[in-house]
Amino acid sequence: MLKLSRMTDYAVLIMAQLAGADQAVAGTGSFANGGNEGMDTASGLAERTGLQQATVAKLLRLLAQGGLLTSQRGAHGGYMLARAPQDITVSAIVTAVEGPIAITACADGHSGEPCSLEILCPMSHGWNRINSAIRTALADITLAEMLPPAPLPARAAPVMAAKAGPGKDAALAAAG
Amino acid sequence: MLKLSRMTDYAVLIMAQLAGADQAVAGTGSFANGGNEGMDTASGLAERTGLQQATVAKLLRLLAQGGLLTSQRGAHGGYMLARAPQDITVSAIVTAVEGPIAITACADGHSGEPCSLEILCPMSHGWNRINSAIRTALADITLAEMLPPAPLPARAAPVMAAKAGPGKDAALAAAG
DNA sequence: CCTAAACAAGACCAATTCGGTACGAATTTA
DNA sequence: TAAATTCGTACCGAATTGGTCTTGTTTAGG
Ligand code: SF4
Ligand code: SF4
Repeated sequence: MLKLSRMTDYAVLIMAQLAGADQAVAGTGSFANGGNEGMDTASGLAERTGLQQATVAKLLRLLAQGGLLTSQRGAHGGYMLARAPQDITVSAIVTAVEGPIAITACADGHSGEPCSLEILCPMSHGWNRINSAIRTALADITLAEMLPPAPLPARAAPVMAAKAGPGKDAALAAAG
Repeated sequence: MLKLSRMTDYAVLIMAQLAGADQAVAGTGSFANGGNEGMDTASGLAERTGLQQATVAKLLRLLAQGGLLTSQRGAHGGYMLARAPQDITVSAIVTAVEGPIAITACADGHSGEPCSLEILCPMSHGWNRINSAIRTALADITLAEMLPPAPLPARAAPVMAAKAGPGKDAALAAAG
């Protein structure tokens, strides 16, 4: 369906949550950790998004590796945005989680075995056009634009049903 | 990687081949079947693209169901383009093979369980913007634009390595 | 009528990828 | 030292994908 993976969607959601909290703290200043402003822990983010802690942690690590977040280890550690929300493009988030954006094997910088004989394939040029158009679309929207004009409510309801395998539905339980 | 499935890529390649043959026949008129102009069989297409016959057949059926091709059953049957190449968008091909284009579960016309509580998710609007941008990009390029200005050579070399499971590399062998 | 050529439809299977979990190690603060 | 927290990686089950196969159905032609 030409859809991005669920993980990527989660990642953007987490980033949005992070950015929202960032805005919120400017007003309230109330945080779980001892005053480390704009710093969120994986557990806290997990609770606020309704996702599993481990999953959130994995994503956060990935995003930090991509340079989108700065991390602080140890007690009272956590993550915070590396740049202002309006300087973080959706493209950057997607790339951090799923790797370079390439609609076909031939488009983009040939990371991973390109389909052989692409030199003869008449379509590579067309695909490249499409590919860069998509990349532009993704790069044109920043995290700030993904947020609603008003900051998120401090206690957002859990989003995304977990569809947890064996009969468990943690997210719904948390919501109820 | 935000890539479209290999099948989709195959589909476009097949369509291009069909369109190329269409152009070619205007000049040469030489065809394997008994003069059924612009009509190609699955086997013929498979041979010219270097893909497996069964795979090509499946794709052709899919494309026909999507209304992009017309099919003629029985002896001397085959497929031909339903419309002129410049009236077939890449978007149409992608949609025919992978279903509606929806970058997230919430974007697009909610086919298949949308992620619960999307009403509360602050990002649906942003995703919709991106989604329609991508759809526009795909819809802006037609099959005709994917082809090179000159018609394909009648006997194109096989494209796309099959990566056939146990150590076989048919395409490379054919190329060498 | 009979056969061959071709599409139609779906079942089926192996391989990969995806979503999610678990555990141990490193690092920082108290 | 103890607690909190990230880091890294390995792992597993399930879903998806890529590809094959089998069994019709339709048409042309002898
Ligand atoms: S070279 Fe052609 S066939 Fe190969 S991935 Fe690119 S577009 Fe597809
Ligand atoms: S509603 Fe939000 S969390 Fe759910 S799919 Fe859409 S963007 Fe992702």
